[in-house]
Amino acid sequence: MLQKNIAEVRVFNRFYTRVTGLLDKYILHSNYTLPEARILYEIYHNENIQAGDIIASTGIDKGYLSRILKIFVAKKLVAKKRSVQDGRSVHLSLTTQGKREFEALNAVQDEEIKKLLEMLLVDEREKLVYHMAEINKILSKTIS
Amino acid sequence: MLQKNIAEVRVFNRFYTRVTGLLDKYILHSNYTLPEARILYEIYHNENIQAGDIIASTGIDKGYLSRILKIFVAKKLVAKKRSVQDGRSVHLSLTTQGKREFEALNAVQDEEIKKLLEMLLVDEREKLVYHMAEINKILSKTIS
DNA sequence: AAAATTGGTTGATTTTGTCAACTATATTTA
DNA sequence: TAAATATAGTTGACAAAATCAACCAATTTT
Repeated sequence: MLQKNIAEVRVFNRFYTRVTGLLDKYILHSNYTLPEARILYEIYHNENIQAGDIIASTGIDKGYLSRILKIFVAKKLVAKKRSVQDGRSVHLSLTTQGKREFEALNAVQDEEIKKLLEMLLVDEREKLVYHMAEINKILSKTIS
Repeated sequence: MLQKNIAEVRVFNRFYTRVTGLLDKYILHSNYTLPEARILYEIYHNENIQAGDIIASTGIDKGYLSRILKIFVAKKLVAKKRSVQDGRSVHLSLTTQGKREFEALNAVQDEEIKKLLEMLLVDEREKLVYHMAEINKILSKTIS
């Protein structure tokens, strides 16, 4: 039985990887790459976050992150503020323009999912999100 | 309502990306990349499949696929056989060594999912795969 | 048989990710 | 408190992964 469950999970993984892959394509249509979008997401949701925190939550290499942040600062999307308590670290925040950009990016992603959902009947959409929520519940204890 | 559904799907996507990310880590520990593993999978399960079929089922770029196949042929994991009916296309198959490699890789991946499932109660596992299968059913008409 | 299509390959380039060396602060410890 | 060690982030050099468009050769269409 366990063996069968494993196979079923793998079928789903393969399938869902394709779905998210298709959705990710559209982020790439925007001016941001996937890791860039993720970094904006982190800063948007955690005002004054530090680079180290982003590394911890995303697993992105620190050198790579440093470069992306440099680009964002140059584009005036992100502001760096040296910490007063610890002169080595910097606090990151989105500028007004950065927030605007992130929100626009976010809207694009919403739009893509909207297109997907619109291929479904209202009833199917409700079922879809129900099953998703159940999976979250079941698996949440495994990934912590 | 649609707006709420969109948000729910995005919550799931973020969540599940983390789950698969954890699982993928172990493939990367092996000698194969994610797309490579996927390609071996396709050939293993579809003896004499053509490149075009792999493109259709995985969405991998054809140039990229061509290169990976070239490496696999060089490593003697995959054999190419020009089609007699259509001289443009080639039929792909795994060599004995290729099959052995795939099976080993497969075992590692199964093992990882097994670890995950073993954190759950039997009842939860059944529910998990049920919800996954339902999502597959609902979404299958949107992709492809 | 010329034109268009199809299956696959190749070259050029971009994106993504890694590693190690380095600067500057900050903390520990002798 | 000076010297050693650790930490936060930067930079350079590079490798791997992925994409794009031009291309070749066999096949089909007209």
